[in-house]
Amino acid sequence: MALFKERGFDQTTMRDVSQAAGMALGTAYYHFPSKEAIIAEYYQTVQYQHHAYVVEHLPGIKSLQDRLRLVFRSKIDILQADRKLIGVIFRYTGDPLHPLSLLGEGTRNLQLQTAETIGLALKGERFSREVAELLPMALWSLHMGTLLYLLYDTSERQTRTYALVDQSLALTTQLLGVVRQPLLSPVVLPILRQVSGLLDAAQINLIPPKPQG
Amino acid sequence: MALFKERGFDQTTMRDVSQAAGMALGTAYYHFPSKEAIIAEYYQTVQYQHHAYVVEHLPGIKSLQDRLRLVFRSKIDILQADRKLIGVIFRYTGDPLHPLSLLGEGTRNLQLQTAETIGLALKGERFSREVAELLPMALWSLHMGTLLYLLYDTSERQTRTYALVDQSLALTTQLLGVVRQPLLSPVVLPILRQVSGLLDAAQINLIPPKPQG
DNA sequence: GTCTATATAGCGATAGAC
DNA sequence: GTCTATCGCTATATAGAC
Repeated sequence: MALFKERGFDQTTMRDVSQAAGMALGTAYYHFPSKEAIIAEYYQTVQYQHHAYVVEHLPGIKSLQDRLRLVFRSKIDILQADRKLIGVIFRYTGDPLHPLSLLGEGTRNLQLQTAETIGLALKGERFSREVAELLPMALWSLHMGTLLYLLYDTSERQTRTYALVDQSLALTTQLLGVVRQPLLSPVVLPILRQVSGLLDAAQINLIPPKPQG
Repeated sequence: MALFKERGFDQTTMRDVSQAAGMALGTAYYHFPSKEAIIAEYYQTVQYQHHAYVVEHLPGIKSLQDRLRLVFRSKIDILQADRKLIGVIFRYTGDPLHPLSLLGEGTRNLQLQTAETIGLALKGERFSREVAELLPMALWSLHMGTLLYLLYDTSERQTRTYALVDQSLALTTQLLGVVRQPLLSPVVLPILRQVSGLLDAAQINLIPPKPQG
């Protein structure tokens, strides 16, 4: 991982890795069946790190916007140092069957874990059924978007990404405020219904579809 | 290209390509400096094809929603047969500096051309300044999203993707209808301002930033 | 300019002996 | 678990025919 973070994924060969680890090439492949398998472990490590941070620091924060900000900003904090590696986690998105595709079945568990971590910021909030159904997926998508932006962000210390996060969450809470206004429901409800219909038609859902038993 | 569409990009070697083209390996590399260069041409071909189709079939369609539908559906029509190749065009998105990254500088011209083709559906429509500024990028993003969905769509003849397109555009026109209601402007305007502020802060803009001269 | 033929380097991954 | 040897691949380079 140190080599990957330093030189980048493509510029580091398995021969480099095996040499740095003081073993032969074949031995390295014994421990990690492929170069990508090393990245797969990295996925999980980041998720665990993020979850632990959120669980520790979230309690006590009053406003929804601040809680969301903590969750989103801390994820950026973790990944910022490894910016060169974020690209790798996006590269398999073009191959649905690849086990490391961020949108594929192979990372389904990771998706759910990430959504759960983000969902911790919503604890105690009350939303209408429609919003409660849409929100986890919307926030997960926003989170993925910020990571993609981080990857392309060349500003110093990635200040633009943090600005994007803050502004996005301001917009999010603003929209949630509008949605909660009962006076507007004749306008808002049809829109929410349309969104639900859209997700239904496309069979998009982050919530696990088939609970066992 | 026929080989790529048939077996997939990774499963086809330059030796296969050169053999199928009846030439030596070196000759193939003479024409295309890399395997990816073949894909780069494919990018452009698809865009030209789409643009030509839209220009020919758009006139005469009255409603905005139907015009958008024509633009979005025809793009899916073109790419549907080459579904295995759509993955390739997304694979470089994880590498901002790669000339084939769909979000990178290297494909800037293609982005603008695509946005322009989509924008043909808006001709004659009147929007407020705020909406007019946001719409091209929003539609371009939606278009990219539908392509990503197409890539993951395993439904027969990709009917789910077409359903997604229709529902997304229904939602889009519904939202545009709401935005045009002058009565709602106290609610809508702050949201639009927030969105504009967001894009400003993140320095996201599809419109070319520095016009020459 | 266009093409063939061949050689080489470095890569990810695998097979099989120890 | 560890190693060496090897495979097939992309990519590059070169020398020369037409």
